[in-house]
Amino acid sequence: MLLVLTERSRNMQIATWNVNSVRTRQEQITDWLIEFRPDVLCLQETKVDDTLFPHEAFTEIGYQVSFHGQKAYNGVALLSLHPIEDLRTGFYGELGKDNEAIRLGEQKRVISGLINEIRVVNLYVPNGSALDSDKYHYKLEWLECLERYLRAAEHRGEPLCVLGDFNVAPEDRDIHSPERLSGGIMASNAERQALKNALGEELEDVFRIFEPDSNHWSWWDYRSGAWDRDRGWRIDQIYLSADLLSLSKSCLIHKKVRGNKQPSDHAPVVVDINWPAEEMSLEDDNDFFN
DNA sequence: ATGTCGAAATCGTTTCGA
Repeated sequence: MLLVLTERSRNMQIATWNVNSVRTRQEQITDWLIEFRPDVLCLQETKVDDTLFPHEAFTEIGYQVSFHGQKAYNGVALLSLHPIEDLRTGFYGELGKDNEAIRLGEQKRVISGLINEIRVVNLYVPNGSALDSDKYHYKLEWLECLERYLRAAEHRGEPLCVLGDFNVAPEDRDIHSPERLSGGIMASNAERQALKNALGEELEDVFRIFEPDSNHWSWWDYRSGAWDRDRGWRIDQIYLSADLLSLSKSCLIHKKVRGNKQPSDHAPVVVDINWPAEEMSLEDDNDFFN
């Protein structure tokens, strides 16, 4: 049988999903990939050491896989239909032998790759726990380091897509009860300002280009019946540089997935960019036999 | 604020982190 390579040209779809354990959610992830077939899916909270990452589940359905993880906590991964080039992990990936980059890179929260000439930066920002916690201080330090990391990444001039679980609701319209929650953890002025500083002048939250209203959430706490009461937060975001922003067609939250049996507490967020993406596939060359 | 999860060790219940 003779096979030929064919190219399917289409837009580029890039997604982010905090899956709260890649092993527990493996089947839900592959089901979702088969249904929507995004070009890129960025995972957070994979919660698995690199030696145990279930890469075959994804390579079997056509995705290339890069991961940066650890036992039990954190962990990020890139799944892509296209080659992942110039892989960079941790803050070290941009900042090199910088004391802060090394110290704040011990928790596995950062992975980036060049995919179809777009720099995709996948982040799992620390949660911070509570305003009076050491973890909150760590979160603010981490965001300051991210600021230097992103300026270094921007320096190369690649189209930039920075996405993930930011554990910050950027504005009051991104939380279900601002009168009660604004100013608290994930919604404090210091966190919001630190995130703004990290993003800089150019990167913009693409969801807000299409949707100005509140009541759109990406995360619902497992506790207190938050899902049943639709008490959510929009803490998963996709930020684009100006060149990609002007080509973006939609940004959607796949809320339905949060209603799965044994769901992650987060839903996927997907951006569709009018950027040529060619999926290489093998097909029978029927003409040859005619 | 915490009514639930997932992972790991203290192993079948508790602790931590979210």
